[in-house]
Amino acid sequence: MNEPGSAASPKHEPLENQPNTGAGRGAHAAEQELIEVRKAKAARVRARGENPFANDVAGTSPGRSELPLTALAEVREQFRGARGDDGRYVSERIEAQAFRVAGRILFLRSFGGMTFVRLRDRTGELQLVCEQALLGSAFARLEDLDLGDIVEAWGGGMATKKGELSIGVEGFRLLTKSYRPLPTKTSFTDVEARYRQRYVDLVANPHVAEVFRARSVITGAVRAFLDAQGFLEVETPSMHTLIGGAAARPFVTHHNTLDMQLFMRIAPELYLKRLVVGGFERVYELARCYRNEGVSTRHNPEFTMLEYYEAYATHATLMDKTEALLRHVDETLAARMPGTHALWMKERQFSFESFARIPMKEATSRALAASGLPSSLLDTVEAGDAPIKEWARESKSRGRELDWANFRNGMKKTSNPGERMFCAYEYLAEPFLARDYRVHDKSIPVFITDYPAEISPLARRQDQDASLVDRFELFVHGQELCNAFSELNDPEDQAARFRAQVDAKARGAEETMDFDHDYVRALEHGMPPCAGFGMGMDRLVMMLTATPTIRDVILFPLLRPESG
RNA sequence: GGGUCUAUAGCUCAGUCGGUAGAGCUGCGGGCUUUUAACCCGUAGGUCGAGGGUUCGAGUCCCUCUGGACCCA
Repeated sequence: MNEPGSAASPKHEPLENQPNTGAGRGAHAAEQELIEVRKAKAARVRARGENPFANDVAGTSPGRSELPLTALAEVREQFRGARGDDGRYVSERIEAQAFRVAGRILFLRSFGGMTFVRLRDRTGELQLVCEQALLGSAFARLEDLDLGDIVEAWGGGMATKKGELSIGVEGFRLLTKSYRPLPTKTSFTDVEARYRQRYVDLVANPHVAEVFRARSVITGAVRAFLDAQGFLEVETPSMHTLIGGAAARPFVTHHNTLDMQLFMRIAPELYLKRLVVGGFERVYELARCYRNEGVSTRHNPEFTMLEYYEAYATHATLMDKTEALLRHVDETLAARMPGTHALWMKERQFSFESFARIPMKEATSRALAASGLPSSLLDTVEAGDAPIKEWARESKSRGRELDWANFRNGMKKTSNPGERMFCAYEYLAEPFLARDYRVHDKSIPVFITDYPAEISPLARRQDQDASLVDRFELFVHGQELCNAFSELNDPEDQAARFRAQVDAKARGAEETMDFDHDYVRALEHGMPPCAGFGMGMDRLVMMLTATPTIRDVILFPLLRPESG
């Protein structure tokens, strides 16, 4: 092996003669070859007495560099004033200051006696300039580096002729050999591969990583908003013995030693309200929930929901608070990620400029009017599905296509006036919310209020009209984001609602709750009047980052197992 | 659950009427001291998702299956 410090610039053995173990077998022979080449380079590093998987970067070392490790963005920050009017860095303005940095190699460009290396760490990117004149014999060790390798380097700040801030490398070292090649600059777009190998996706597609940084900021902003108002964050069970808190089919699991069937939670609601009974009058949970339903652009079987409960509040209080929460979160995002946020703002089709508040019945009447149908027809909804065919004929040429077929099917499944009212709203009004409620060229969020009691088994009836409950859902650009209501705390009414759910299940309904005796017992101890709020965190992230599919805001969305 | 599209080199993609499997990038060898997807010369790399069928001959046409994407339920 080459003597360190020898004057010559030693060339290595050509790698094509390296043993090719494992290659030539299977469908991935070509890929295996790429890996073997990189393993051979690692072996060369080992032979030189270095560790291709070193972990002694922390602290300083007289042998390498006595400089502390500096984040790439921090280096950039140090030379903030070294830019000319055109934004390029000017050599003369860069003070002679040395840094030690570490990161992953994104680009390597070699020009014989000079090599440019693009490095990325958690904070940003920075270029390394390796000159043979400066590095001497160590320059040849660049041959051991590949795209994707993780290295450390030290040297002084400098600007290239093209005005790019760089580090003029005085020494460098491989820290971690990357055996597998990263996707090339032509990008990594195969959607399945991106989800299966998110670690590659995050490196190859920086905008993907931005969405997940945003997710962290958004979650933090939600916590900060609630914490500032005296809410207590708690963690309640995610394995339940009963199905409750939402209308959804659960995943079933089993405890071995207790020989007990358990359900993965579909909502934390009933536990959180037990805590309100217990005196935690402001309580919230960012709860991972599991629902055994289809996978789609908008649904992943596990997702994260914020639920909070506030004693002495009503659903009306929570509407104001929802507007404040969403604006707070978005402002935090704008402050923390200004550049990216500006791009997302342009892509968003909605605005938080104002919010609409419409009772469900009125929203349906309005939508009927917009469809050119008389709102009086709404009253005959209760007569069953007879008038629907008539409407269907009349709606054809109105440029506002209604899904009559499914509306009719939905209507047939209803068994009471409340369900019919909801069904009418769902097919006549909800699909047009983004179109009907707008300011300037953006849609505005719409609170739909006054839900029927029959479809809200945990919500408090209105004092004026017992057929309705004090509930709202918030729709942002037509997508449901929040669901909130004044909570039912009358234990007898609650018991009756549970019985109705159990009866519905006996009749064959799939998405119903079980009778939760302990929850009723809790209410019998007295739950202060309160209101509760739920919001899909995944959907919030989708909206704020203008991401159309839920799988692009979930790091590891559920996929079928990889075949072969 | 229904419909549409899709699967070719490590990555991104061509492949016409059914007639020898192609390019760029990556890799490897060489050149090059200011690149920004560097460039130039050379070279390697394929069970064309799996199985069946039609045909003298299938990446291409047909069927089944599998994975995935999108739209609808």
